[in-house]
Amino acid sequence: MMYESFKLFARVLSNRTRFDIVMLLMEREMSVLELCDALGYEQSRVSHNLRCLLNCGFVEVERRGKRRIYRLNGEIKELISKIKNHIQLYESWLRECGILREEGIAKVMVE
Amino acid sequence: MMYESFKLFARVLSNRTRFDIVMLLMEREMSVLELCDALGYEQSRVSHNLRCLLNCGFVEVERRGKRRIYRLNGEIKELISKIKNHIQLYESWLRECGILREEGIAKVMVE
DNA sequence: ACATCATATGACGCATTTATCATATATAGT
DNA sequence: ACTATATATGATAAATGCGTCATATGATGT
Repeated sequence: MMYESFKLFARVLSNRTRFDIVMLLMEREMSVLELCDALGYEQSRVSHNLRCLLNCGFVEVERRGKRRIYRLNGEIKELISKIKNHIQLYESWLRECGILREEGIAKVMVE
Repeated sequence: MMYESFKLFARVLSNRTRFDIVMLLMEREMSVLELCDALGYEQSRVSHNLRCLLNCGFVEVERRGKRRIYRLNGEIKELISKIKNHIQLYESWLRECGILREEGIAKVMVE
């Protein structure tokens, strides 16, 4: 299909909370509280999105005492670091064209 | 930012209509009617989504008689063909893990 | 057994996305 | 000017996404 797999990948990462979580987990594994503190997001917000990341195979968990340590899946990590470069080029092109502005794009789809 | 640019790219392509249109335009330029016929989608559906693709810099238009011929932007075309390979690897991994099934994924986010 | 800390889950409301129907515009041919 | 063809646009409704509040679970220490 190709569409289904791209959609999964794209939808997971085109949410600010999940994107931020994944970027942090690119560096090192973290507990929920650590993520909350680092990002300044509410705990349930982080947990809900971690569940989504887990369902989609983006992360793995390990219980450690009272905590749950989340780590990025290896394949995903590799995939993201590859795509990252392309997106950076894309970003500079977007700016040249004036499509991407400082405030970002509020609504992507509305015409 | 990086998030904003990824989000734009991801949201544009994680819609079946737009994805299908873009895939066709990877091969050759086409008019609206040609796209409608090839995809079996309603005309206004295609037009709405072409407008979105245009706003986001994915496509360019040229008037030719009564028709409007749409073509994929060069940078985008290159970007997509690069990312395509990564996504194909990702797809086979998704299948191995059992995350991606035949029916696809209905709701990505719901937990 | 109880209190506390860490995390998960359910429900709800609001915002966004998207297809569809109806209608408008614009070009070409007669 | 009129008609037909090609395309664009506006409004609306249904579905989905997402954060928040409240509450539940589960482990640790006393």
